Amino acid sequence: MSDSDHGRRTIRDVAKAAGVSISTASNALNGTGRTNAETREKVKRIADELGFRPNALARGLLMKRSHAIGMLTNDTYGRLTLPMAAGVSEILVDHGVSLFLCATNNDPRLAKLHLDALLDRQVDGIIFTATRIDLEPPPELLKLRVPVIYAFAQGPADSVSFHPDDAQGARVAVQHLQSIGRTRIVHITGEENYLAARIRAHAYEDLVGPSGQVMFGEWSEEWGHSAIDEIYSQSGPKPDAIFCGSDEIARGVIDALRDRGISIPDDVAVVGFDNWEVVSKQTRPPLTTIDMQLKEIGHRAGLAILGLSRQEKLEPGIVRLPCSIFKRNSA
Amino acid sequence: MSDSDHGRRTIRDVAKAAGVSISTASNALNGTGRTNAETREKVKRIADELGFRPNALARGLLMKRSHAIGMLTNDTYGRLTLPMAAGVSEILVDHGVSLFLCATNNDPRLAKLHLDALLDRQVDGIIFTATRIDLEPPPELLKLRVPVIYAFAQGPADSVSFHPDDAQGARVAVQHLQSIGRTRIVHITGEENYLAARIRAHAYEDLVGPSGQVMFGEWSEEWGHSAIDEIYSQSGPKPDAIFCGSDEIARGVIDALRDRGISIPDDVAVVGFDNWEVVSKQTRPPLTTIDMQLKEIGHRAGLAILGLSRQEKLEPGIVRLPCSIFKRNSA
DNA sequence: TACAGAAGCTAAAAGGTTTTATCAGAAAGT
DNA sequence: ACTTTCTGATAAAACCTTTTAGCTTCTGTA
Repeated sequence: MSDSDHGRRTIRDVAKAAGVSISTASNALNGTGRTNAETREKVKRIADELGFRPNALARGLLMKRSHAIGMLTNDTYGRLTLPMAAGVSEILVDHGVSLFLCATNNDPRLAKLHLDALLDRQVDGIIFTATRIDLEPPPELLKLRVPVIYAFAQGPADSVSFHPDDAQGARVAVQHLQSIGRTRIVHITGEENYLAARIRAHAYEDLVGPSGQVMFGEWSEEWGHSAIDEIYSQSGPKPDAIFCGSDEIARGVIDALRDRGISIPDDVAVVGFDNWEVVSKQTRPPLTTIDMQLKEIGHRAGLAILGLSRQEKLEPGIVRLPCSIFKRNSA
Repeated sequence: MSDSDHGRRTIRDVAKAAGVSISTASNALNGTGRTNAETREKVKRIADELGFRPNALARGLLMKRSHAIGMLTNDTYGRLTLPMAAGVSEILVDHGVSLFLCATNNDPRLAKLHLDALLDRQVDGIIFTATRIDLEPPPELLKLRVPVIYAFAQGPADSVSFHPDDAQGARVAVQHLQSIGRTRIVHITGEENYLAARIRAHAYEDLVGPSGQVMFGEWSEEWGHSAIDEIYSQSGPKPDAIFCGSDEIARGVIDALRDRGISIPDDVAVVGFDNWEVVSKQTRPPLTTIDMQLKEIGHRAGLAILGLSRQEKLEPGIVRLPCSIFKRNSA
């Protein structure tokens, strides 16, 4: 109806319609300053009727808090990133904070471009995620004036990181196998140069003692398959349980065992790692596996960056969040 | 050194350091207005030295273009969304546009919350994505003053959508099988109430004629398995090729065929749909499959929203982007 | 000499909000 | 009757940038 019919209504419109000044309108809506209860209600009602919503750009410009954070990831495929991003976003949306997603594709030029764009947008913080916990972040991240949190990635000494508790996850897996009476447990896992693989292997060794056997290889189904071939081509006692470093490896293991007519879980129990449903639900039998609770990592990282952006102090270091076991039928 | 040592340098700082007014600094940096070449270079050099970068909030507030767009998705798991999001982000970052990611988790309350937040942030456009092309978007999307693009999702009649060309993808698959001499091709696919499944089935039927056989079921490996059981428990001629509606189904099919000692691709050739590498690389033999080019869909959607945000007119309708065949060893 | 036109620069407004300082008026205390 | 205190409301500054309109100064032409 009025001249400002297109576009959004501004606080001016509210103030004019309520017959008060802009400052009074602002105070009434935000509960700041001194306002008569009656006018406060009136302003609120009119703002509601007009469908007024404050312009986040103007607000951010003034308050020097944009209520937006950025997430930098090198994972294009999304297996790890999206659950975490969803967790972050889920937590933050209730606090009125939005999430910029930046896929760097492992390209330093792109990373720099994204980082600059985030800073130009005055983000309140940045979450850096990677596809492995021991990947170095881009050096530009180190000396920023905005807080940075590392999720599923390694930060510098004085930073805050959130990782899955790989050691605890491995222990849960092994202890479950022991609790169902298994004594000859073999660990088939991925590349030894992955920190996560080494941590899990150590935790496994601590529990099974010197009788244990760790087989490093690749993060692939094929490796699970050929690892079984290797075990059964040798003489000596055979395992009664296998703890795998990933669901994909577990799938290869299960297929290889079935090919040999070995019954799962009766003859050999199998536990995986990831709870990546497209794999773990589809093995025969369905896979008992360790869930890294990626969404929860996202939650915690989101809360942490929220705290930091409010100047709260956070204890630096690596926070390891517990994994949980998801029992299906393979163990 | 100066009083504004913390925080970012503003255009004020640049102007002062260069001994010119703010307007001249702005004009010099943006190449607008009339500026002496000499002063222009000087301002640029000083801006560079100072590490000046314009505040995107202030700029957006004034120009009424935030150079940010939002992406609304209901897919928490990320299989489809993240490749598309990466495609969008990849295209837009070079145009200085950033991407807000909003995971709605299929919760209307959350969708509304995210949508409001995006509008408050003055986004230049919104991309709506879903996990299936025939999912209705939230009704609030229909009457916005910002442009909306639908990617892998259904929009209203006058909107612009980008879908994979399911019919063409199915044709490529069937024609490949025919070109290697297969004549008895069966189509095993997912739920009939998925539009994509019906489109592909029709395209298949058009090519193979009345001798064809379409088996609808679930989008699972198990269904692929039991479909093969069904085929081989009946009498009559057996297929020499199978076109599957998803890689997961194809995996079940391959496993079931191998269990029966049927050689792939010699006796029966198999083609999948998705090129979801975690599955298609790992089958034995590796799977020949149809790739929906999700990243390309993201590219196109990104470019489209960029155009719309610049007031360019776009032909409404569904743009179907070609799928490609990725040949491995199963066909 | 006078004047048109252009070149180069700048003051000021605009964008939408929050916050500070101020002001008018009423109630309360002396 | 006069000051003090309090309440409720507001004008104006601030945030940082772009853009409009205007102001000098200079060059060239009549």
